[in-house]
Amino acid sequence: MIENGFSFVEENYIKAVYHLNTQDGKPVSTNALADEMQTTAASVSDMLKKLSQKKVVFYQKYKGASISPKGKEIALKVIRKHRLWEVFLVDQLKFNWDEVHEVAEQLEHIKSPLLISRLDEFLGYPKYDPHGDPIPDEDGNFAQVKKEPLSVVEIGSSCQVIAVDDSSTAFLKYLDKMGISIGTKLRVEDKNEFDGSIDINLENDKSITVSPRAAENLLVATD
Amino acid sequence: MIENGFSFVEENYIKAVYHLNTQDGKPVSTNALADEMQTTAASVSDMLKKLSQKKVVFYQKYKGASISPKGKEIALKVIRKHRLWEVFLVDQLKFNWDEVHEVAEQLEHIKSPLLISRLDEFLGYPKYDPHGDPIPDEDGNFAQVKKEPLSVVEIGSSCQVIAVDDSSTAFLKYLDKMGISIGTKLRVEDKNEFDGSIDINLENDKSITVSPRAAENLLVATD
DNA sequence: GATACTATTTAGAATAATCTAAAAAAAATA
DNA sequence: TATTTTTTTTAGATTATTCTAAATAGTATC
Ligand SMILES: [Mn+2]
Ligand SMILES: [Mn+2]
Ligand SMILES: [Mn+2]
Ligand SMILES: [Mn+2]
Repeated sequence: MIENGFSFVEENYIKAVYHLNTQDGKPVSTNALADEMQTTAASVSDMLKKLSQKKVVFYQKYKGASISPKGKEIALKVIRKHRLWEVFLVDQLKFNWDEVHEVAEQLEHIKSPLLISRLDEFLGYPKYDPHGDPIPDEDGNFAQVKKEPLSVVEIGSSCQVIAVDDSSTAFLKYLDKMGISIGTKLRVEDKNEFDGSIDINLENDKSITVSPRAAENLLVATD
Repeated sequence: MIENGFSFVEENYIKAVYHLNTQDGKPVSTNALADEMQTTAASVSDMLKKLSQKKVVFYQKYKGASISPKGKEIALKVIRKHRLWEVFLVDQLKFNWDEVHEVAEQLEHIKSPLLISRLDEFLGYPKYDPHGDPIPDEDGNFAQVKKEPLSVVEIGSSCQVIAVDDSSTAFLKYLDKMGISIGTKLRVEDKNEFDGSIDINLENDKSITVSPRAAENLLVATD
């Protein structure tokens, strides 16, 4: 696969550097990347050298890597494809939102600009994927909604779930069981000093308690 | 990609051995395979050795290769995916039938049984792809319609186009221009001794002449 | 600042796939 | 059958990716 110049593996690395680097702005460490990519630090070193030569990342030995403009462009194209496919799987093929990630991880590497523009059109130009993440347009622009973890919302405040920070099957199934999904409105009733768990009140007026771990991965917009 | 045990490259070879071997029943020569795969005979030799070890082809040095039952199963799964995706691209995403092959060549390697069964359902369990080729079901069974090239149809006989033997953009665009597509009914009016071209009469009663090359690649069912 | 610990990089090797050139086998021809 | 031509296989390299183990750089601790 030399069509667009980047292999599946390279695309996955570029995406990972983009994600980690964009989170805090700091250069991504070799170990962080190795962890994200489920590989060894040695492999990451090799790959960063290559990606640096191809000018998609900035990289200095022992100082970590950050995404370059060219790399950002590639990353956003892959992310756009990933999220559009997720929408397709959930909206059209009736996948559950916890079943789409692995398949999208494969589909995101299909090379065909026509396919993606047609898919986008077919889906009605969606702005968000099933996990609440924004879908970049052809130019890489996407909605920047300010969202915060439920864990930092003050007691008494109302908010709406707009995304999840963890798309693992385990977490999404947990949310399904709790009756929480994208769009769910809720109010923070209390925070338990003991273990950090949070009591929330849902739209149906049912009160439930979510773990601190869950509260960190539930992203909400406060009213 | 070790999930199902076979790489993209291996899947492509298996498909090629299946196709060439199933056409005439004879073992496929190294050169024929090299030609089909657009690679060298040396590479084919290497790969046949490997595929033979993996028991997906039968192979003896200097005697060519044929598909094994296990190989046939894999080939038909890949072909099923290829053709289902082609239907999706044409029926849902409004691709022209000459634009789908390359993309399907990529999509056929996506590993997800759920994706394919859902896609099949979504498309309404199609039996044929946009080029008239039958789509195998989950068990590898598919409709076996007897079809013959237009070139062998007798003068005066009526028939219906049911498939094309060549899915190249060049040929399909030629057919578009001629107003011929899958399902077109026609009658053979005359064969020109001079160059082998054939005069046919279409449904709209328009008469056209097709080249011998075209007549060989147009597969029809006689009434 | 010397020592200890951690993070990162290099060295060297493995697997997958491919290629060129040379050797060997099979087929065709004389 | 002997010779020539074609096909196929092997030998030896090359690129991409990954890994283990060893070396080195950077950070933390006393
Ligand atoms: Mn991926
Ligand atoms: Mn997502
Ligand atoms: Mn393919
Ligand atoms: Mn087809």
